[in-house]
Amino acid sequence: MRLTRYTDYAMRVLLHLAARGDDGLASIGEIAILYGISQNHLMKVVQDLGKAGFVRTVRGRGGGVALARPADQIVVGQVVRQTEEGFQLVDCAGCVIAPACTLPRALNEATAAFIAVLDKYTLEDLLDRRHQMRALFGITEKAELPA
Amino acid sequence: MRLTRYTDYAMRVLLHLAARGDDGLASIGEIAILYGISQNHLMKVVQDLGKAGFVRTVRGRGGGVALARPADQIVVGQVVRQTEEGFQLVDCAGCVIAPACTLPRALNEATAAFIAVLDKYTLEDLLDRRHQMRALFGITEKAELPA
DNA sequence: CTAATTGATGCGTTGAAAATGCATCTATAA
DNA sequence: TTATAGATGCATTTTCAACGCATCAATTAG
Repeated sequence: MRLTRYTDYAMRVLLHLAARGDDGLASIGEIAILYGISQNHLMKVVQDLGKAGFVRTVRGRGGGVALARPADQIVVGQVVRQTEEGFQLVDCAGCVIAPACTLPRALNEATAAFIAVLDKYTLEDLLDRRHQMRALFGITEKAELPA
Repeated sequence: MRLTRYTDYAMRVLLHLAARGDDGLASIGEIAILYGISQNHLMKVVQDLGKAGFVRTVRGRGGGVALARPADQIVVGQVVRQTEEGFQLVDCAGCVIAPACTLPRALNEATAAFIAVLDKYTLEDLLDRRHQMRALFGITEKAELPA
């Protein structure tokens, strides 16, 4: 059982934007380089996130991507639901016992439990090591000047 | 998110054997034809189930497969754990933020919740339509003779 | 108005893993 | 001794995610 990289990348983008905070827009190319992944693929992920309302995208020079809402208002489960299409874990089409089989019911219940856990977390919750993550992203902290 | 057919087939075999009950051994070839699936592939699935102790296999003429224990002692979650290798939903190798990322933790928690649901069910629980399933398998019921 | 930058989109290609086929061996019963 | 049925390793096919590429659209700098 695995999630697609598509979902993985979606979360990476969101985490990056969340850790970044209000430091303006980030470009897709920049994020792709950061993670060492395909810009083309990432483009489609971001586009999807945009249509779903998780991020806002700005075209043209100086454009880029940013969270559409505060990190504490973006629920992980919602993101996964969006990017991981179809949670039908088995394909009953053509199975002779389908009419009498209750396995799908159990699997659906299990899937619901899976998502329910992810619905407990927001991006903000995943940022408890925010400073460390910002450092990994190469985001420099503003120096705390003495008053 | 999907399960492999490998797991799907494993469950189909077990359900068949469970519905069959004590009517002797079933051959892998027979089961493969019943579901219209690859006998070669099914062979490996059954072999795996045998090594894991869910079924007992008998070689040679008149051989076949049967449940190793009563259906109410075979837990669905255990089967899935056996057949679905690796529940690591994402691949963090090479991800720059891995040291600070708590996403895997949330995913592991979600996966645990998933399996926990399947651990509530045994094969017997999935057989509440046992008669209907037996009919779909083409297993004829013994006539209930009046006393 | 033009050029440069950045996202949007459709389509073709690649690659990795699952699924399947095949050949051969082993065990058991008639 | 032969026929049947599982055991096992290796090769092949299939499938789908992942990725590349070409082109268009939007926005800004000059």
